[in-house]
Amino acid sequence: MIVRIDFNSDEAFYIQLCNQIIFGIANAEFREGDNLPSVRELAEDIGINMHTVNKAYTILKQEGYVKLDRRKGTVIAINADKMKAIEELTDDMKVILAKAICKNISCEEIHEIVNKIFYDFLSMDSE
Amino acid sequence: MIVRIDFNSDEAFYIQLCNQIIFGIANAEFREGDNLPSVRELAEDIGINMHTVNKAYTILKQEGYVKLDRRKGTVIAINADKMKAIEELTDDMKVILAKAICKNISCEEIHEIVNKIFYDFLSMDSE
DNA sequence: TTATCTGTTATACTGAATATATAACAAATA
DNA sequence: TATTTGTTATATATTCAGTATAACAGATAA
Repeated sequence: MIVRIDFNSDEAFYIQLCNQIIFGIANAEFREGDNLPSVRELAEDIGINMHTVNKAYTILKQEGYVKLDRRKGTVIAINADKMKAIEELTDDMKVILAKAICKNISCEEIHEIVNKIFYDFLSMDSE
Repeated sequence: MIVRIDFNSDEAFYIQLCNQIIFGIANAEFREGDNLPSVRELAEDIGINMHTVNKAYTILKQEGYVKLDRRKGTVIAINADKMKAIEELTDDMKVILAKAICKNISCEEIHEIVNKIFYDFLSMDSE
């Protein structure tokens, strides 16, 4: 998987990194048990500091996307605490749906967008 | 409308303030033309600095939720650039849906959550 | 055993963002 | 005229983001 950092983005590098790896898991470029590059290797590849990569990995671990395997390094391991995931999803969703309502976007339009994003992620699954 | 700041949150005060005002517009506590408290008054009320409130108002203005009325101060005024709103919504939605897919939340479950949030916002409309 | 690789931790530094404080300005209002 | 509006200018303290160098323990491969 190719990870790219947008150095002009206002989003922190470690957040960009977390999100891209989460995208990679969602579209099955990364699967359970796959190992991520080492913090030093990935840092070298994308041109950022080792500690910034380490910070991203630490957050992914805390949030249940990866775990440490002493033999393989950092590997994909989903801890699907669905209750907690739904709570966080709902909180995040409230903010963006409030914005959508303000901007006169309908419930039906939201559903269409959700369907399209879901389809895009899952259709990459089989490639 | 009662605005509260969570001083223990890791979210910046000005972000909390923006989101709460957006919530207020979404559930029709604030309507087109209503005026917000002055930056000094609101700052005094919720116990934060005037410039932090001003920062929130400035962002709300840039993002098309309020405008300046020299007679009434800052008033609710939605600039519904729907194209732009949908683009931003889609970007934000991708991140949270990727997380949802990782945590085995189904497309149907997402739709249910969207419906519930929409219903909650719009049912406050008539109160 | 030795050398290397893994994540991790400690320390230190720079720059940017956040939040506060005091002060002043022009335009509008009472 | 005095007050209120948003706005702008400084200044300061704190935290966050990112980098840099270094070291550590556990696992692995020579």
